[in-house]
Amino acid sequence: MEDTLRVLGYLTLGSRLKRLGERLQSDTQTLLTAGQIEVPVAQLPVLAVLDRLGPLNIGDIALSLGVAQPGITRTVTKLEAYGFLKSEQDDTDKRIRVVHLTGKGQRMVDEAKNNLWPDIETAVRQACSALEGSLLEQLSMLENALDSASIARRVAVLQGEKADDVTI
Amino acid sequence: MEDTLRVLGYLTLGSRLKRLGERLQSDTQTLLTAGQIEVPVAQLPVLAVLDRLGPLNIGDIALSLGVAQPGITRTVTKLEAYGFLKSEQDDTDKRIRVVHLTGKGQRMVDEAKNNLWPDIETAVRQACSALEGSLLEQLSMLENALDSASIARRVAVLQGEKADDVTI
DNA sequence: TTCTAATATATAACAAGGTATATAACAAGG
DNA sequence: CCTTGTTATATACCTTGTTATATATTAGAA
Repeated sequence: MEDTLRVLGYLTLGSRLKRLGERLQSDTQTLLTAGQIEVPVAQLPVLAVLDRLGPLNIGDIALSLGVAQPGITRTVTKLEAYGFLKSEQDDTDKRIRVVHLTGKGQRMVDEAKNNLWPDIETAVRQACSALEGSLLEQLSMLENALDSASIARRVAVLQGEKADDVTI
Repeated sequence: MEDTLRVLGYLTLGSRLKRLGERLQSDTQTLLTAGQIEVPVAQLPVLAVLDRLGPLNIGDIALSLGVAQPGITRTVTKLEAYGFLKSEQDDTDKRIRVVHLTGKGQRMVDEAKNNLWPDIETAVRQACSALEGSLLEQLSMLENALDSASIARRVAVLQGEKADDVTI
């Protein structure tokens, strides 16, 4: 059975990028959950941007991540409920909600930065390492690489040190 | 303000692919709507696969597009309500729902194949034409290219014949 | 046959993203 | 000061995608 999104090429590139993105995310989610990091993978960029840039208001988080503001409002509210974030009204402009990591949130991010994130980064880089050619060719190769070994599998190998070879 | 998903590179590749895919889709949606094609862009792959492969059951559509079955059930039901698709129970196996394009659906697809789709395909290919290097580099270049001129803009130029140069 | 397992689709519940719009607060000019 | 416009965030609603599970049907074994 043909993979129609591949066959249609540039015409359905948007659908294909979304499909591939979701695949990588769900793969990564497996790792986070296994590593006791109980955050949906789609919410990590918000934690990461606050770790990188320090306290930010809602609009600036949205800008920095390139997504629409209502999505950030929602995600921040959830992360606040988990206890990873806290937000206060700005003193001089009460419209502004300044968001920052809590101690718990910072510890979680530090833990992830030390342990899991480097392996995920390495595994994804590795899966992409053999890619060559046009964007479509590279996407096909990446899809093939993930068919051979998921990111989760690649990370497992990294962590088992053994590097008991993974098809890339 | 930094584009954090770019900075984080392979670590958040999934989020970035989704963001780019959504951007291309919403860009394409503009064109479809302007071209009197009143279908959500996310539903086009279902029409396209039925046009390519002929009548298919729900499970095979899902397989061919690489998405989960319940999504296809929903999309097919919607497209049937619009009158683009029709489905019947299989004679020999009553569990199976065989889906096919209606006359209206086929005409719409033919129309799109003759007019809009080639231009969209060309515009996206063009936006990707200057890409070189690793996947991440290519994604950055593509994002830059879309910043300079959206797919909708590129198609407008194609259709205005004039080719009054577009930054790629 | 008839019970059991497998298969195809539907439904439910949830998550994440989007647009459009409401609300609240601020800013600036008359 | 008081409109009036702008800005920051929140809310409502819709779409699409997911997983888990229900339902209906078929297939196979005892």
